[in-house]
Amino acid sequence: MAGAGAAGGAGGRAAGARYRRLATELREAIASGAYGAGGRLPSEEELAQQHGVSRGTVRQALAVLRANGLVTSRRGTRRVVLGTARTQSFFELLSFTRWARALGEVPGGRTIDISSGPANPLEAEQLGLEPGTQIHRVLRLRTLSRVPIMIERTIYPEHIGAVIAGLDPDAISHTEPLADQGVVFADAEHTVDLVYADDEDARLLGCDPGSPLMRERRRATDPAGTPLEWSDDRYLPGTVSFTVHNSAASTALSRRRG
Amino acid sequence: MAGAGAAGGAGGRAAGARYRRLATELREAIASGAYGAGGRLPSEEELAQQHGVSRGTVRQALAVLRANGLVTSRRGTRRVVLGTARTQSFFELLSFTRWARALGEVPGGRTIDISSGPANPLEAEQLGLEPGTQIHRVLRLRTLSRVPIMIERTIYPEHIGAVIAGLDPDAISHTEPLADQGVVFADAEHTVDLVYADDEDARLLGCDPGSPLMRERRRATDPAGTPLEWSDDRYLPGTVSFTVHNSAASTALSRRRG
DNA sequence: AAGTGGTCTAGACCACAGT
DNA sequence: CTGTGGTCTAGACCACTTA
Repeated sequence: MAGAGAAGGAGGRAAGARYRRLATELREAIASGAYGAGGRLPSEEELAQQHGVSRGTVRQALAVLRANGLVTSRRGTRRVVLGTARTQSFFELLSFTRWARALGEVPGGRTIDISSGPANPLEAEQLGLEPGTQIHRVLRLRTLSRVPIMIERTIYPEHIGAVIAGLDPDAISHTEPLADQGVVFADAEHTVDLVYADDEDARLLGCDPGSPLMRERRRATDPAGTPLEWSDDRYLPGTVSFTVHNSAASTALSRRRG
Repeated sequence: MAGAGAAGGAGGRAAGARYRRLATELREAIASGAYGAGGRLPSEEELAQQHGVSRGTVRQALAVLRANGLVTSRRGTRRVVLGTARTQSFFELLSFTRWARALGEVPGGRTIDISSGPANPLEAEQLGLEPGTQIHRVLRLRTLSRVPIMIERTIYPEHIGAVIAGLDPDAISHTEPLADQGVVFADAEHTVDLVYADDEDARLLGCDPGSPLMRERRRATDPAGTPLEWSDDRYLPGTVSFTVHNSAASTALSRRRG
């Protein structure tokens, strides 16, 4: 047992936790069709022996795949492969640039306006600060292969905004430099709804004022739960959709009025 | 240790797994402000002793709260309360009726059309069946406190549709009778985007043809991964929004083109 | 240096599916 | 009845945060 504990460190040295590497291996095996479409996975016991780990570690790995909707999980029968969908990393959801690259398209961005000043009550609440605290605001037009598809209004607390303000004005990605600076994004909450373009939206996106847009509001926090950014992104119709997988066991989705 | 195993059954007798009950207790404690807003939870060891369970069980319970975005989770420090948001059950996401009741509003529904016939290729794919297989189709207008807000087009495989077809035409809920019949919903995939009302949408919702609607397409499956229903729901603007919480550890959300 | 959560092991019994 | 996943326990060591 003691030796086992050591594996926690020894196994983790190479590339993160053992169960994460195992999850990646299994995901790749599934994607390669090793178990067939709709096929069955080996039992937990078999996987444990094959990979030289305990059943507990196998279960941790499988829990990841289940949360991603890749496999079923029920008592009595082996897990069944549901899909081979490539998993989108958490970071790809935060970074427009990373997302675009994963799509094989060329991300672009033009900074329309960048400023700093005291937070109004609404902004303060989004970032969990006291009204009047200094914040940074960025307004950018985002393009995919040169075509405008989204307008992004983001606010950052002082310490984050300082990094953003120091970037090349033509920098395509703002999120990546932050990560390089050691800023760790841990959680995010996304709310999707429908709004109508105001004059500024319309001018920048090249649509008519009052025309419908898909809005995604997002709040990202660090591991301590401290807000790192708050953003209001508006997409032209037909350019994007959002998909969520959920189950009785893990429900991260909710439907709200208005 | 053997006695411990017995707790798996003994503890579970009352109302499901021990860790689920513990998760519920903790959620209520948080909601009641027992730990304060932004306060810290007791350590895992303390919780284990207080509730007479092992640390592993405490961790399972906390994992549930974390997935719901209620608490943080990081090495070195105690968990911090992020919010007290009432958790929406998985079932509330599937059932318009349950959702409406939870909001304190009066759900209503008028069945516009119900029919059965062979699945076309598209429908067959949604339900994972062979084209030509018999399916059931239901078109319903949904209201909240008498006001129309959504138009719902759902298809069911034969064995499910048979139950639906046998219901009172004025039945408000279709999902609940299914649950009563022993149909178990285990997983769902929701895709949200923006579409324009066709003539039928417009006539039923009382909006203009071509006006924007928020669309949620949903596929629900049983524990074995077999599709139970596929639905295309279209909401009037301003009546609904969807919120997702995700983290680096569990990413069930994805953004897609078009 | 102490405290806390993250990871891993080993073993046990139970609930459920399938034969 | 047998196999498989679900739940729970007990114990260990590590990585990280905080004082």
